[in-house]
Amino acid sequence: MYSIGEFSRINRITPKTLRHYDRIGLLKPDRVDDWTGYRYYSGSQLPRIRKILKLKALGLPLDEIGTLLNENAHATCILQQQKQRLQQHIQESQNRLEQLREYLIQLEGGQNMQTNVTMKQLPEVTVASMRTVVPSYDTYFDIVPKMGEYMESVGAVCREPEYCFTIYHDGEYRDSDIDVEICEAVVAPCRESEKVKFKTISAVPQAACLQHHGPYRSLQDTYNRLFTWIHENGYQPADNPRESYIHGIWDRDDPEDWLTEVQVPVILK
Amino acid sequence: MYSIGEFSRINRITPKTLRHYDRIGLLKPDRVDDWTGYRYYSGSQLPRIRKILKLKALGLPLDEIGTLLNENAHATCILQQQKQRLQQHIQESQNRLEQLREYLIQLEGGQNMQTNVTMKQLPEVTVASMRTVVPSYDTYFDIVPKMGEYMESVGAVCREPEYCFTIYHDGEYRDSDIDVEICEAVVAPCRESEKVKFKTISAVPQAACLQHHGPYRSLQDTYNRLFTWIHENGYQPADNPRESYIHGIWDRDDPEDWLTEVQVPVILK
DNA sequence: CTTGACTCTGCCCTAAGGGCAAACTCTATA
DNA sequence: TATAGAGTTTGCCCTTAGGGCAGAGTCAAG
Repeated sequence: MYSIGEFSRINRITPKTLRHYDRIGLLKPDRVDDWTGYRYYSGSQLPRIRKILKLKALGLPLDEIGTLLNENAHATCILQQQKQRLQQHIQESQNRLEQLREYLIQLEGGQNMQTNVTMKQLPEVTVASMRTVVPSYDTYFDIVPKMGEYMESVGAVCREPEYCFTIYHDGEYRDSDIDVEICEAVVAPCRESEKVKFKTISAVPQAACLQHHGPYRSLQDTYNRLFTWIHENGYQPADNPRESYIHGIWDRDDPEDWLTEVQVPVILK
Repeated sequence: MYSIGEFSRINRITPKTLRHYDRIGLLKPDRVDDWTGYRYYSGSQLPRIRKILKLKALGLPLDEIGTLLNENAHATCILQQQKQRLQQHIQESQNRLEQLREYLIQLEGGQNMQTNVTMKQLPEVTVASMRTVVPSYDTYFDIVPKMGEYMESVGAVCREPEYCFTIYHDGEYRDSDIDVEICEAVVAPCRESEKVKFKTISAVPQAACLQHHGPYRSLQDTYNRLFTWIHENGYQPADNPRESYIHGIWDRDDPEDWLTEVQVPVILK
């Protein structure tokens, strides 16, 4: 029988952590003195705490460690999931690092890329629209091409040049379960289905537009430059931005060749 | 002037986030209605919120974004720091991934590596000891070789075979600012300095020992196997574990060649 | 018996907001 | 002009994995 301090030294964890594991039911002391409340751990609990520490070192959250230890069946399943999470983390950090490098170069270079903002009138268009809820922006960009395929199967004829854009529908912006409407311009309305509706989007008299080259990862930068331009040139955003997908995974393999136009309806300040 | 909802839609962030930034002083609304408390944002605030979002996408914490925006001087400094953090994150995740792969292979293979635990008596030794506080385990392993150099300069003669181990001194285990004592066996006591003391460590009648091959990253596994063995063989840990560094960065370049022995004093249960 | 080391519970804190509730305000329509 | 519905406010509790501290109780050695 070890006191909490002994057990903590043997395993190189703090007593506070052991109390925490007791509270959440991850590792209950073998015996708790009824009168004093002192916790006593037994040697037979060493394998369990060791396994906990091992899994913790792999980055698993404590609740998953708990389920993994209690029902050993899903072990590999949970571990595979953790593998994917780790790979995602690495990917995300590498993306950020890449962005950061570009940003530092941009800061040093001093001269910001020229921003070729164009003012346009967005004409009234008839669009096939699919409204859907995507769990996050990552999957959102996976759905765009599917939308194209679906509409082709319905028989909608796309207008030239290809024109596809998105409207965001949540009253408030949200990070998850985003309600988006994907619109593709068509020549004429067509048979509607449950998923695809046809509607007419009214014209926008003035929109500041900026093209974004490359993968969507750095779309934020384009927004930044466009908003800065809008502000510096005496305009003011008047409505939700639209993203118009000109080239993407559906027609270009190399992400560097993708082309997107961000369009922000504006009015003079 | 935009209401919070408009401003949130334009910038694709939630109103809650804007309120949060107001509270922490990162982005105060241009005007707050005295009577209703409604927040109103102006177009001139777009560049700031855009920059905030950009930096947030790079993974910077909000307080650092604040200082970076307020005193532009340290910009590159903070960003370089963030770069290092990101690289650390990547490194850590890759380590975990590697550990996870090994763990999965071990699970599938079913047969766990044979654990060659040996029982030893740890003799009484005279050691040169340096007691120091290291901020974390990562830097701890950087200090071990320095200790060797220092002691050499003092003129302490190491015993053959080289024998260096560590004792952890905090009453309770802690994750940061760890009070460790690094001991190196010597032939005889020698001139003491402020940093290096000589003392005699009493013998341990029985210790279960397991050698660990390779980098320290997976030292946990060796502890796990050793404790499991101890439990399965009817022993019980009786004192703090020691780590004895047999081969390391000071004499082997390839981490795969490093050799460490974990020693746990035990008694029969 | 005292003293110092150890342990207990409880409370507040972390970062960046999310979720919900109750109350209030704004705007468009009937 | 009245009202409904949408928008906004504050406030409270919640998230991870414990850290820090205070006050009180307990254990073991001299």
